[in-house]
Amino acid sequence: MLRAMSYKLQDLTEFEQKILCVLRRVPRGKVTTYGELARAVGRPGAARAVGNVLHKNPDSPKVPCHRVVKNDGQLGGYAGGPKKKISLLKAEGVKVEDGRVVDFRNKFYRFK
DNA sequence: GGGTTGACTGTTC
DNA sequence: CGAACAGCCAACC
Repeated sequence: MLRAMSYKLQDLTEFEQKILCVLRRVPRGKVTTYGELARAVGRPGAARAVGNVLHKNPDSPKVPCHRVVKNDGQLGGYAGGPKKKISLLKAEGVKVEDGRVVDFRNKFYRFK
């Protein structure tokens, strides 16, 4: 039963660790969704939990939380504020319009 | 230790 | 297209 409990060593659950790890692989200039992350870690439908994780997660340079948007292309949220998120995304070449990622399906990064 | 909340999503009406 | 519902996982009270 310790197999799934060893995560306590870093304050992060396996769920969170996987999410951060996967999110870390998202190339610059692309975005992914909460649902895709959830599915990538083996918990499809746990998009809400993913959002919760990112919300409490410190903005690490290795963990670009700003590249995570809604499945619909909407920005979603950001601990630093939506403006900051937009700024970062635009700086990477991702166009954002009216709180929504332009041509987001094209920028969408799907894990396989 | 149980109930509520939240950076969500897909289905159904 | 918009509103309602039900799942999901961790944090909070």
